[in-house]
Amino acid sequence: MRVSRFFMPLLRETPAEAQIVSHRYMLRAGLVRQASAGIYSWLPLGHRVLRNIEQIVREEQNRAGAVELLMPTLQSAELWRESGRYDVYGKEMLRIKDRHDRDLLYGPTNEELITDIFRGAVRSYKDLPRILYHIQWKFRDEIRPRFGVMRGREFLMKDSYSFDVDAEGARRAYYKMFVAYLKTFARLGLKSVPMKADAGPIGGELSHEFIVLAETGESQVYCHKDLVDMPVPDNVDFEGDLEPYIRERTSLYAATDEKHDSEAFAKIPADKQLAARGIEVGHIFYFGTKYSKPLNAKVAGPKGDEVLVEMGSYGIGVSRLVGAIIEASHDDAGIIWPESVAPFRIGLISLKADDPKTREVCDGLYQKLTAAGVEVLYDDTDERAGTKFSMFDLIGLPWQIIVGPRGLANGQVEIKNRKTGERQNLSAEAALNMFTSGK
RNA sequence: CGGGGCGUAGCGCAGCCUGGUAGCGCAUCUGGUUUGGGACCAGAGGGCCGCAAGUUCAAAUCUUGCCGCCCCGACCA
Repeated sequence: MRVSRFFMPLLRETPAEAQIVSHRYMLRAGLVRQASAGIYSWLPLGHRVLRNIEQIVREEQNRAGAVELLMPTLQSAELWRESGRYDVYGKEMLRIKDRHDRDLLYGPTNEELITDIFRGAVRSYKDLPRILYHIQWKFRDEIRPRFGVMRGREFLMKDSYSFDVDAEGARRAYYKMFVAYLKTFARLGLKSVPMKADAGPIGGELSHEFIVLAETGESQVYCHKDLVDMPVPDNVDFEGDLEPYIRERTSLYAATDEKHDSEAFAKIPADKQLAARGIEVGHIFYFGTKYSKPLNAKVAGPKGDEVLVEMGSYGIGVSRLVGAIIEASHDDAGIIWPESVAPFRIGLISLKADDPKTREVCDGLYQKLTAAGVEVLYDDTDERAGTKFSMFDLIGLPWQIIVGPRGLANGQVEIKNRKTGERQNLSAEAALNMFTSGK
């Protein structure tokens, strides 16, 4: 993509409403624009990041054996009356009436709907287990939206729902999602720590929050230090025994403020105690028959008896993750995207767009990199060098290829790593090679 | 929802107290000089001063109501 044709409105100054760093950078780098309180338009750069995150989440769900579908944003109130939550949910739920005066709602979550789909389609225990998920926009009419996309009212969420014939099966599903989450967040360049959590209004017994440590996090969290850098399970057989992975992590103390037990925390060796701020990026629940019972979701069991299905639900805040990643990865100059989610891998910076030699080398690099499937944002505008450097540091692409007459006089272009600040000079061919080989 | 604050050019702000018909910086456009870390000079365009009503000869400024947004708290992926 050429900057001259892209749509990337950058802000030199920080809008007054943005308080935390991720919100400031998201506005300045042209990732989002606020439409109204807690509701955002995703501009091209932000949209690319959102899609990249979504795709990683999807791949890890699929790998764990979950099956994707898509449910609507608007739901009928009837189902919610059936589960008893229509009156319980409170003002967070946006209620709407259609032209026939029927009650609708903009889904804050999808337990009812998925259970309805399930009960209408599944009759036998032989159809179990299943984990279904979708990635869809949700709306929760938060009393006070804040921190940009981190606590919006409208947000993109991946939510999975597991169906099993018994509690033992449900536990296996829970473990699958637990491990899938560890892998997902690691691929997003985040260090996540699962913490014992409150099941909240969704209800249930087994529940963990996945927390990303960040100074500006909303929640106060406490955990054993070893959890932070614990290696993520590799080559996982999701049909095998996952319990060791879970035990490894749940045997060490980790809890959010609400569940914090200061006595248990005090038993951790002093040098291993970690009290920090964190951002909740995922939440998993096992809630048994809480919804299958009122909605009468039953299957025929092996002995011909009817059994209520055991369920769990598993959420990841996809749009929140954009903010969380920035909170965890930035510096004074701007965002530092992990390669896995970066909107482009490389920023190709032409320092002198009207210099024939510079343009020739840039055009060549752009063409060859693009042809090789490398995503490049090519700044072919005639902005001043300093402006371009600042812009590219702000938008945080992992790599910059800097091309100007001065370097070309020695037959060289410069490569800068945004994260480390490391620079190297090499020929254009070598630079091309560096990004196209092994890809 | 309780408490606090703010709505003036695309962004950041001044002007409001003490009414006289709008200004600064950045951005944008034109011309020139510059050109490897957010250049300089000269000029130009851009505003129902959040909306409505009221007071007044006269309202960005005073009064009332409404709307929007932000911050702190209780609540949450």
